Amino acid sequence: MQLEEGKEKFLQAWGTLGSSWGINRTMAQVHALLLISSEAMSTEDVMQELNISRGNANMNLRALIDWGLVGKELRPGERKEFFVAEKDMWKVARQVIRERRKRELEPMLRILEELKQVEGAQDDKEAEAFTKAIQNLYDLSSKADKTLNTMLRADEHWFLSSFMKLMR
Amino acid sequence: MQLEEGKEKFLQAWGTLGSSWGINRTMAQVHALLLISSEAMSTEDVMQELNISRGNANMNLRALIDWGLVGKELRPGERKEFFVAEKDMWKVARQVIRERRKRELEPMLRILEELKQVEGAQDDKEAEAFTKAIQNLYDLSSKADKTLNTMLRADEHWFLSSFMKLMR
DNA sequence: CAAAACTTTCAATAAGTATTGAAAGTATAG
DNA sequence: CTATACTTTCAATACTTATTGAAAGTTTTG
Repeated sequence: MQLEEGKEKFLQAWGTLGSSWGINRTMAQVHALLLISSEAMSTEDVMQELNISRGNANMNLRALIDWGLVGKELRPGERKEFFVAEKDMWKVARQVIRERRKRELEPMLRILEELKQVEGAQDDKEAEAFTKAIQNLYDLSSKADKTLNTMLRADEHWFLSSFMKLMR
Repeated sequence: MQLEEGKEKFLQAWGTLGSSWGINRTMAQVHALLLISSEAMSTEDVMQELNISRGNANMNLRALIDWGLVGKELRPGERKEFFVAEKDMWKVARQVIRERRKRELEPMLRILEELKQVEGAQDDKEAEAFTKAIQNLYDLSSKADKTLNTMLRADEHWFLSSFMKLMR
């Protein structure tokens, strides 16, 4: 397979995968583009490669920076900004986990804590089922939260070796 | 907080969380509804509780069955079908992992294997960056795949205790 | 077999999201 | 200060995805 065809396929696949994880297609494609690029790219470069508008390119680059997956690179003498993606996929995965934990898991835990307080009559089956489900979910979420937290705090080596142990 | 308010909040929260994981809001809400319900529910029950159409209810219940998160319950003498959700959240999590691995991780690995074959001139920086990124991603994905596979094959006890170890 | 009780399908449409592009904003250079 | 070289914003619009509801399909019952 030739390089151009390969790039095209990768952009496509990464975009599709992104969609099924709640990440918009274009954002995932911009990410893919930067991941496989040997050089930092300008907004114009991204616009050209993906055939998207300036506004779209700008907004998705911004979002990627927000997620901590892409960084700005300033070149002396050049006015425009260039963008580079973190290339180490372990770091990428860790960063995505870190962000999703903060954005989704933690808020969910706060809500579940509230919901554990629901009052119900003593023998109300409905109330009992609700409380039980919430408690079960809370227990799982908080275990997951603690585990992720430990993983993320530990240094890369620790993370890797634990992961290796887990897989035998 | 009263039961009704709690239910409402939970349906809302679970729906929102679903959306950010690429699961449609209604499907997540139907799941939430069954999770907290003490009894199996009919299509009509679901329609009423969530104010959705018959077609919508049917299609999302079907999708949940497809994901292995909900089962049918047939009652002797009754013609209509009733639906129950798996209530054990560990099992739910394992099932979601199992399905996503099959639906997303495995196809992605097949694509990455193809893309590792991309040909490029010896000193082509572009080609080199591409190959390196793909290889890196492949390595991570296949480690993840093996780990998940091991986790899922092992029995529940093993899974739980490994998980516990991981979190200290 | 016909009627009743359900479930499924699907074309039309509504609702939700992403994209565009031009205008406004900002920073640097001269 | 003004012109230039960018970046950001946002209302309009295009595109995608979800939902409806009535019709068609299926299964059970009498």
